Amino acid sequence: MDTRSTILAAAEPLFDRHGYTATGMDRLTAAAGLSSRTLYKHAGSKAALMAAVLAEREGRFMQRIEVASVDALFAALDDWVREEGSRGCLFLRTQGETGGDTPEIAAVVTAHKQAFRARIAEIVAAELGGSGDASLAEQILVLFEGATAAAVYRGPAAVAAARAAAATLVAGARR
Amino acid sequence: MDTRSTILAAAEPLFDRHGYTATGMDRLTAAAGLSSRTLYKHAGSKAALMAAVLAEREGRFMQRIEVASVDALFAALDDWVREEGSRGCLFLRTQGETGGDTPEIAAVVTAHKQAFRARIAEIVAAELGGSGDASLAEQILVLFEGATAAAVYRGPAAVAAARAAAATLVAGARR
DNA sequence: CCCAATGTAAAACGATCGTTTTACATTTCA
DNA sequence: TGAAATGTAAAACGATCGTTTTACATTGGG
Repeated sequence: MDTRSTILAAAEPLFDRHGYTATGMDRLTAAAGLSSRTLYKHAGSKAALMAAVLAEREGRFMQRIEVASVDALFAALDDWVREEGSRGCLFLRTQGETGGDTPEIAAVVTAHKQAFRARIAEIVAAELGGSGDASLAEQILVLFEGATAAAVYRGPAAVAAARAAAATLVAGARR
Repeated sequence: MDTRSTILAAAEPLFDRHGYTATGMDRLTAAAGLSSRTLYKHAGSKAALMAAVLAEREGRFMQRIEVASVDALFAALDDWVREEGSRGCLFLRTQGETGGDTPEIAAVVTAHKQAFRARIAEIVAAELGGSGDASLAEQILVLFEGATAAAVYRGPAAVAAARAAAATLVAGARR
């Protein structure tokens, strides 16, 4: 594994579990097994490192939701939550921590949410056929975000509830 | 207004907009117009101050959702978002920032979410009559959390979508 | 065989962190 | 009126923040 991947793999769980601001560079360098100078050479800055972690996470996440149905979308979230735990959306948490004041972070968050929303619209369109239903897509988006957020304190039950609700809404939109 | 209220009123928007960790005590004292010693006398510590802010916020929030129908619940959220803006649930954001490692904060977050969930169960029970529908209540909870989270980047449209979805689910549960 | 270049470790940078202490007004009561 | 007490402002605390610099190995080419 190359240095950059080592850095990102070490940084992601730290940022995820302790937050962006509360995670110091010394903890990041220790986890990566590198000197701070090496880490800065590859990452540029703490904000850039966070942005890179988010970009890598987006790739992994978007791959997970390459599905063809709404039910499969929530099944994928169920898998994600069971494998990675549920501490809420890292993108939104980081955006909240920085107040949107860190351009590199704000940019990757905005890009991710845009791509995420487009992906859901595609899935809904595939499910319903035709041009798709914009308001149903927004409802599915809200259910997905809600499952992610509520899973923090409700666990997988929140995902199950969202999945059932989505099924009802899709069935309603079909007829 | 007494000193404690002054402190909380000054601290809440700072924590809300810049996050818990990124908001320094000097900014808090400056906003409250007090010396750090006075602030510490009344608040105890930064974590205790954050916990007090959350406790006060819970009172305000829970008062807002003293409603008798699911639709009124989302109408209340719509008001909240338009008046206070949408930066996501402060309780979950703070819990995320601290990783659950700050007992005073974790306690107030847990208590709030428990009360919040109970309140939704009551509303659903009032709407449906009888003992209530546990799985519908969980779905409404997820929609509420989802609207709160998605409103960060979708604005009031997320609340509207959640409201419409909730209406569909409630109507389905009625028959 | 030496020199330039590359990569790392670790010390050091000023700044700021949350918190405590010191110093000084003002007030309260005997 | 004088002494104890209260409340505040501001300096100072050690610790840690993100980042840069210094010092030192190791390596590749002329």
